[in-house]
Amino acid sequence: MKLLPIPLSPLGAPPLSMWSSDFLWRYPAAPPSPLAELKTQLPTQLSSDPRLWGREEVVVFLRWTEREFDLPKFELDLFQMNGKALCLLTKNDLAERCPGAGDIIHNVLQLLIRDAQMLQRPFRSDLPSSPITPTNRYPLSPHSHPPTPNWNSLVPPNGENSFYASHLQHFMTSNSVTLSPAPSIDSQAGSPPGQEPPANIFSSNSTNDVAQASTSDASDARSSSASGASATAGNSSRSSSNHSDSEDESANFKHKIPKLLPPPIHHKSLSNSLQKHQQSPPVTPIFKESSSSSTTPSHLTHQIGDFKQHSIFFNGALDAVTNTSGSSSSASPSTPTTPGYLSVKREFFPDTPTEPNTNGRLLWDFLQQLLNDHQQRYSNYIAWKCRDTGVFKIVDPAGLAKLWGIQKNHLSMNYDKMSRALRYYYRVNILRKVQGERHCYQFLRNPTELKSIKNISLLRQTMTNQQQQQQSTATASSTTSSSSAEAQNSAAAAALQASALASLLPQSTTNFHHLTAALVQSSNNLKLQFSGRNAEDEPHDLSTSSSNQNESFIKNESFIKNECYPLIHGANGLTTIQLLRQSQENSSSQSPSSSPTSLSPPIHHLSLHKENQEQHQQQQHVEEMPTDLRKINN
DNA sequence: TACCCGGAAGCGGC
DNA sequence: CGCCGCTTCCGGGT
Repeated sequence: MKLLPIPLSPLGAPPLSMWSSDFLWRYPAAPPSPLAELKTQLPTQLSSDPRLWGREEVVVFLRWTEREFDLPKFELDLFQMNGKALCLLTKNDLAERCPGAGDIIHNVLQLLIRDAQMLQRPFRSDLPSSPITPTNRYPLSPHSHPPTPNWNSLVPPNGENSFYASHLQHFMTSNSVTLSPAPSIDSQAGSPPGQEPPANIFSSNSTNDVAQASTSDASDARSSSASGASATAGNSSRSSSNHSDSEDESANFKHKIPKLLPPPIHHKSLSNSLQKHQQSPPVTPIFKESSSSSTTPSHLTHQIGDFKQHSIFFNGALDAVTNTSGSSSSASPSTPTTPGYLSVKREFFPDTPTEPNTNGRLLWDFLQQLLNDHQQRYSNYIAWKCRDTGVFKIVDPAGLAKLWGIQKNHLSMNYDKMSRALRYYYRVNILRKVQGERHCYQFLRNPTELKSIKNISLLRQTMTNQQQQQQSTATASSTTSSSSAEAQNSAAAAALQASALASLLPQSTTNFHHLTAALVQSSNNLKLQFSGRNAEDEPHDLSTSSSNQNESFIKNESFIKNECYPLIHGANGLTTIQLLRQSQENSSSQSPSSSPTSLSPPIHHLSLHKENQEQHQQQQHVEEMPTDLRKINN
């Protein structure tokens, strides 16, 4: 079992508000089960398994949550149902019935459900097969929760209890760092960027479905079919506290961590995960800050705090992470007061419109989220050195790696491993290393571009096709020396890169730095290649773009005009502009529905792997874009 | 010693 | 089954 490497010693006496989330992040492995405390606070007449509640218990529960979480008064008329039905309500449903409190109710319920489930089956079976598929758990509408994050990544590496993981996923959803934008703007074709729907903006469909289900006995039966079997059995043995208390740290860790982490959302996985787990994935118990003030159970208190802070508004998802770093103990004074993610706009480049949300599931996105936290709560881990140029520094490599590890549920994550992942970004021009400066990297694409990475991929494809055509004609009239082939490849890559970036201009026109930086970089590499020098010795290292010299260098429009374009032009016979035009035409033709000014719908994924493999291919074909990109990057 | 690099193999999710 | 995005491990360089 893995132990949480994060130090457990407290930082002294942080403000209560801070305890709630930050502490947990830093000391996620806090001992006892939060559930235990949650349960102890439940009205005694309530069974710990909400699915067993009758109507009266439901009312008792709702009143209790009103008090405990200072929630607005519920309209109890809207909750004329038993516990099972209540459990079937989606977050959205609950939000509709009790605005402002739906999330909390939902999460508390999920916590209880999950716990009940856990108790009903052999706990911590290390066999992947043991878990009951969450799929059948609650027959909720398959369409509900569009924005539900995909927490698959939380599934323990060893395949442990997927059901558990699915529940965690849900929890994370609540506490997510969710930038609130609907999960997949990608998939929401046409949805305007910048739209940041509240956490509970689900389709009415789902709501209705669920509502219906929730009030129907049939659904009850169905819902119980999955969980019920084991549920009833486990019912009696519900000394949950024992259970969780006795768990090893690893288990505890898993219990808590997830809540604190930004919930990754993946458009694609959305529907799937929704269908699979979405049925109100249980969560973990939390409590009210006031409920416990002692330090010991503080983890509980904190969780509650988190819960209250995050669940409703889903703002500060990353609050949990706040101020702490495994290794850095200087808790920042910042407190997880208000969220902000709902209204937060990414600002690698301040003017960048909101983009599709990958929600921390991808490393670069995770980093962006930390970097762009409005309250700069993660500055102890990572911080911009020059936001305009995308240069950032990992202040606390170990701590950041831990956070990332938590996010991905790879608890043994360290900087070495994480940095390997970062290095994979080099070849696709997402990142580059700032030479000479430790722990400093530079984003080569802004969030918008990154979010549209698929478009880039698409562009690459179209470019590839073009190149193939061009080359086929070119080969007829020229003898391809290895150098010229290389030059062509490089040029193609450069042009591709430029086109990819430029294709995003409608969204990031103001990001001159980036476009130019990319162009400069490409051209530099080209120049180096032409001159037979190692690309790594590039003279104009943009990595130091934070310096005035380089900044002005990058800004030098004439340089771009005179150096970059001609290079690209000369190499493959097409100007960047032409390439851009072509690629845009191609992409628009491929996606007729897309408007001329908007990017074509994403189709492909950026491939890191393949590029790597393709590098070794003998055939020096322009098709080998990856190789080119790689050259350019390095 | 820590950082940095990139190859190679593998894994889980899709 | 293949792809993607890492994760893990490693040998080597600075």
